[in-house]
Amino acid sequence: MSLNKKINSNLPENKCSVSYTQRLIAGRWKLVIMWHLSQETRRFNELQKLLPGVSKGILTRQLREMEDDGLVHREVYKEVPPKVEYSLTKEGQEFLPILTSMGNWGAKHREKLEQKKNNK
Amino acid sequence: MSLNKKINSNLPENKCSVSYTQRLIAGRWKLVIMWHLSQETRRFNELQKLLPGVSKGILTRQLREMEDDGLVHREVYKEVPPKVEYSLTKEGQEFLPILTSMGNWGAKHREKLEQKKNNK
DNA sequence: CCGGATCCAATATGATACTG
DNA sequence: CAGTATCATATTGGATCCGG
Repeated sequence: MSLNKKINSNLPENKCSVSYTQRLIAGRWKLVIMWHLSQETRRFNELQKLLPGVSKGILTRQLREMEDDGLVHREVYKEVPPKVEYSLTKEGQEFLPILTSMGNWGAKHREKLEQKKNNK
Repeated sequence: MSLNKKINSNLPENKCSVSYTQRLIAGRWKLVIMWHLSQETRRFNELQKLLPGVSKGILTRQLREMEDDGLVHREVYKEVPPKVEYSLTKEGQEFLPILTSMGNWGAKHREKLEQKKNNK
């Protein structure tokens, strides 16, 4: 099948690109952040409320890393009190189909996989 | 666009499934292992050679986790010396398109993203 | 050959207090 | 409001030694 041929044809390059992509999204909250930014721009406080259990420090750090990695744009409004809005860059947006695929795959296999697990 | 509608329509379920999927593939070597199993069954020693830098202990652990998670099948041949072959389960195989997408996304954006990084 | 068990180092995450 | 700084904790990866 042509999919397999395609996978096969550029195996080593793709392997590295896969690892690269994996590193970019490795953080505990990054994919969920991307998810919440997929529909609309969000302020820092909004994100914190949407992500129960994350602390300010770690949320800040993951957002900074995503910004440094070019996935997220950070817009600072010089007001008092401060207002900062986060959104996805073009690159970030182009990752969304993969996010959707991961969600679909997980939804499809979760039940079956957890059954296997419990039968051990 | 229908893609956005689809993303929007089942946001919370998908979010959880995304996190679930993320946990399954979170290990340092798991995606690369899947990659090397995508074309053919591999023996333990083969995998170790294909993954420079991984130690036996950690390779064993990641393979066990993937087996427990239903991604990888482990076939033990009762011979002396022992022979163990690893392959992808059906669920693992169905993840391959996502792996390919991640590779393609990384290959497409890597250069651009790293330029952004260096301009900081 | 294929691991299990153990211990240690590195990294990631979380809680808390403080600040422009 | 949106952070920074610091310390504590949890998770992960790696090295080493031992066993069927």
